[in-house]
Amino acid sequence: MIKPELEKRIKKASELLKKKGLLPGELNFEPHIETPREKDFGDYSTNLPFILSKILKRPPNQIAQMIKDHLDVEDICERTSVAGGGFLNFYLRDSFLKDCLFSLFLEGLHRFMPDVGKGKKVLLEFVSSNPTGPLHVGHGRCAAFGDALSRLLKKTGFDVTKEYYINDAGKQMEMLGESVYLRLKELSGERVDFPENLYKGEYVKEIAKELMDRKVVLPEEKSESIKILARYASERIMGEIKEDLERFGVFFDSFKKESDLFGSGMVEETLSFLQESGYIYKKDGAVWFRTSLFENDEDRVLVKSDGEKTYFTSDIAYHREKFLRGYDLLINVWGSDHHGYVPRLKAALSAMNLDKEKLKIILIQFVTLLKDGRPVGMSTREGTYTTLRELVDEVGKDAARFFFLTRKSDAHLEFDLDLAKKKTNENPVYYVQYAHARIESILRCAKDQGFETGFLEDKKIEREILDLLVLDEEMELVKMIFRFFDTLEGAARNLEPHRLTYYLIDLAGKFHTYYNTTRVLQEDHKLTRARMVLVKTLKDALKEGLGILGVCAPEKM
RNA sequence: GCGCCCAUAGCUCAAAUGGAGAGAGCGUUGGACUACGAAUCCAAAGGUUGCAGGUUCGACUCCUGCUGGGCGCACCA
Repeated sequence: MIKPELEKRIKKASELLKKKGLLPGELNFEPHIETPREKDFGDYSTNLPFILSKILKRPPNQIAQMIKDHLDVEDICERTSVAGGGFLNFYLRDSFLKDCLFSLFLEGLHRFMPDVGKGKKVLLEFVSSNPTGPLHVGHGRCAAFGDALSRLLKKTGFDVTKEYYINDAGKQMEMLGESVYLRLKELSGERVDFPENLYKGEYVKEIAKELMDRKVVLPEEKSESIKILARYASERIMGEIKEDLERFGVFFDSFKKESDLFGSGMVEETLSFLQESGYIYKKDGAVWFRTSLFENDEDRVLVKSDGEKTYFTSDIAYHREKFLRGYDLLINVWGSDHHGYVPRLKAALSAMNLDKEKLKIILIQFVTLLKDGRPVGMSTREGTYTTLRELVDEVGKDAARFFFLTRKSDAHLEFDLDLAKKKTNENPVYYVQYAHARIESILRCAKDQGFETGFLEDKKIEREILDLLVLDEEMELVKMIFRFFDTLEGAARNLEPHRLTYYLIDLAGKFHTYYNTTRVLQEDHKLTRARMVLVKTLKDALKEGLGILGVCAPEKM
């Protein structure tokens, strides 16, 4: 609410300058406002003069001065300055900051959330792990990321649908069925050579055992058995996956099955659509798609010579179907090992005349688990923490989610299990949660010690009381609270939830410092009330921020 | 061989669509609890941002070429 206000004022100044003929009338720009690293450079600043300098071919500091002279910010800024060769810096008035704090306290955070999305409809697809095995830690990172992103976008004006795409068709299902089939044979005493390429995980044995215990009778025909077993196993595994996700705090609005795309004729329809467009040819008994026409990629097979369709084919159908559902933006969160697949899909969209710019693919890099300072094997071996379930059991949902969101997505993540488990100051999750719990504690104490706290609920308090906040630290805190909105805006715009993580650590830190130097509960009850408004608002920001990350804000720890 | 991603303090990482003297946490050293929770705070030390060029008023950020690491290059999904 501060940044937008400054933007408005700058625009007003530029309109004025246009009227006077000092700026070209057709000039259009977004004033880019940032918060300088150095306190001396003001609370906010803009590099607009540098940008205009190129267009107007005049020195930036001249332009800065010109804008400065036409700014009407008397009421909100103590002063403005031109510095660093052309930066325009804004120094906010304490009284304005207190006005803002007061509104925020009265009306709550939600009234001031930046509207980045403007109601845009977004389909956010993430995790989409194949129902052939349990979720592992890598999926956990995708889940934490996707879910946090969905919450972030919802808060900033997007209309978000979370979707999980279930690959329950194709060869892998057959392989899963066969894996169970062989384990069943094993259980009934037969000797089997279990092939390398099948699913060797323990969970397959468990499913087989379950079927054995229930004395399930299979048809004579092996291929029939495999079909039945595949369907049973994948549904069973999908159930487990959903359970794991729910325990991780991740809920989907929609589960889309690959098999339904075949069932509804979407795959066939898409195939003939491509055929009509003429981007398809036959070679060696297979049907090929001219990927190379659109992207720097090789041509790919859509229908194999045995008549089976490839994964690529149903995936094209899936994305076409997504476009037809009428979203403004599609976001796919994929493991980085799928990066080679991106041009292929984009090529398909181009071929179908769909706007590939509407599809954003976010690649999530791998996770390495560290235990005792050494990497833990990521294969499904015994005793290694590879599944998401094991991770959550080990370190808890909050720590896991927070840790996953401490890196930008395109960087590898080292997950230190021992650190995540520590309930000490070394662990950033607790650092932030502790700040929240501490404020709760202050407010509890206030009640216990007979301070008046009703105003926190009924908001019956006068603006004047905030004038008692005179410490520099207090004004710093207020500014920091308002950076919450700037952070959300930047995070949403760039699809980077990790920015919020760092902001929260920062905000918590500023509070802890304040806490150690300044008592909230004072003899002076008016001052106490003013400080309670400050810390209560700060607490709301912490809670809201943690909530977006999917982490609890505990009242006690 | 071709392509994508990464490289920042001893370690793990930030740096806000190219902005002002590159910041945190951990670890190290030294300090702060008879007042709201010490899961906290304060201070110090720690850097040629992998290397070499280029673009720019300005580069960790963009471009080119190297080096090192991860991943991908199926009629698998």
